[in-house]
Amino acid sequence: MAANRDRSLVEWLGATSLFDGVEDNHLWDLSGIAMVVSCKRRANIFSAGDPGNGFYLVKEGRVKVFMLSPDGKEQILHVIGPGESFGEVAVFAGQSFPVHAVALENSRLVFLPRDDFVALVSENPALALNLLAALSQRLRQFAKMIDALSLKEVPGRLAAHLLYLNDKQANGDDLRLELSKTQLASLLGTIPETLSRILSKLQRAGFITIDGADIAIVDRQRLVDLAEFGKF
Amino acid sequence: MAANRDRSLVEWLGATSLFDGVEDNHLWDLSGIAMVVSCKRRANIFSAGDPGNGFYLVKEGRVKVFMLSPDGKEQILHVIGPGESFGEVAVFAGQSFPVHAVALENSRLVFLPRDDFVALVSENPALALNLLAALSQRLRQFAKMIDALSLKEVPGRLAAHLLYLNDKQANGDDLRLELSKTQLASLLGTIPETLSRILSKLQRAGFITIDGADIAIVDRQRLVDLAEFGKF
DNA sequence: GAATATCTTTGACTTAAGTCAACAAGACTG
DNA sequence: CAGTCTTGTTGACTTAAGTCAAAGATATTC
Repeated sequence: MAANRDRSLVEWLGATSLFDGVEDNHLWDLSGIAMVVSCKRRANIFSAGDPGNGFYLVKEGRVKVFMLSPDGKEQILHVIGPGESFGEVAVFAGQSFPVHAVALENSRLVFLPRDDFVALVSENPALALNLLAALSQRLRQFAKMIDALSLKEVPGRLAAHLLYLNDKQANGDDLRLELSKTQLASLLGTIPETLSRILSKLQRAGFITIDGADIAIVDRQRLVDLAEFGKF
Repeated sequence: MAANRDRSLVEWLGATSLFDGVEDNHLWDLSGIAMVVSCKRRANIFSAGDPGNGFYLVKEGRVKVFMLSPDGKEQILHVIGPGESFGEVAVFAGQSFPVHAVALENSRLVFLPRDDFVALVSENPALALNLLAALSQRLRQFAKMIDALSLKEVPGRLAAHLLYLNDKQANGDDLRLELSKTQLASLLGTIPETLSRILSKLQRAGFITIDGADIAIVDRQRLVDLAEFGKF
């Protein structure tokens, strides 16, 4: 972990959505307080309750952010990929992380320490507005997740996820799961057995075909209805 | 609805947590763009999908913010009381409201139009930091809610809510429900029948005693365990 | 590449919580 | 104060999804 001040980091920061449009001199300041950290697959980045002295951007790899029940079951809140950030909440409220973060792959992260970062935000309203947009975006996602968990059944949540991946990957009617089925179950708020059964059920009912992590949408209309209405 | 610029509004704004610590001249600016709106119990304030041209503070009364499933079931995300704000998300991301808002009581709201407000935020980093804190706080709440919905059963969610009210109201072992039981069910992600049954069950099992909306905690330790572990 | 660990699927069973229906109790309204 | 409307409670029933267990299939790593 070492303070960093090179041109490539500045450029990379400027390309993230969090710092999109931030002026070059402020990007330079940011790179001055940033530290690049490496971590191995499965490495713990922080746990709920840990003091939050800063937040992270993912440079390479992927990180899962999740809650853990006392008996060890996890609910993934989201999966953070390159260019995205996590842990900001502890910077601006509460001082400690409310969630756990673990690397899903060998990753390189950029750490931004709280005090230095807050000082920069205080001098740069454009930066503040970007952050407000990012947190607002995340609130939207969380609201959708609460909606799905309480108002839709597992098949509906799965259908919505498949359509999301299909849209994101823009590859005709095909899509590929980006998480192991166990992790996907945790993201959808269920368990692997249930996910497995519902995937087969969707295949049997002619919504999709499954080949490992590769899925093809066969009947998009019915999948959309399922995602929307939430019931099988 | 009329633009407002009086001393009492300025003082009131300065007393909200959102604008706590904001300098007087900026509070004055805020009051200059604010409009005070009245609305009746059950009045719709906005619906999901409506263009979000600003956000609201509650001056008097209470507002529920909720999601609606296609078949009409609602999930309350939170209940906003005096001094609290809602609808900011649409100001900083997405341009439209992702949720519905309805007045639970006859209320007076302060509306802050987006463009004017963003202009003020751009000139006032302290204001921006307050907003970042508010949104971060809400993300924490939402994360807790996702955790509860996916990892805890209804008795656990109810126990946590009772302890929250008891703590907030600071009245010995007594507490009073602040929502109708139907609305509370919607906040806890369940239905009135289930809530009713579980309240009786908790009473029969000696956790609490119930008298309408007034509840007394009889066995705090077991209630805490239930809230924490999430299972009856 | 054998050995171990992890992930996935399927079956049989249990259970929390939703549905439907009826009724009782409050609470507004005219 | 009667009458309607909304809210709360209880019972009988259904069902989605979790648990437990076992076997098979992939990955990892030494």
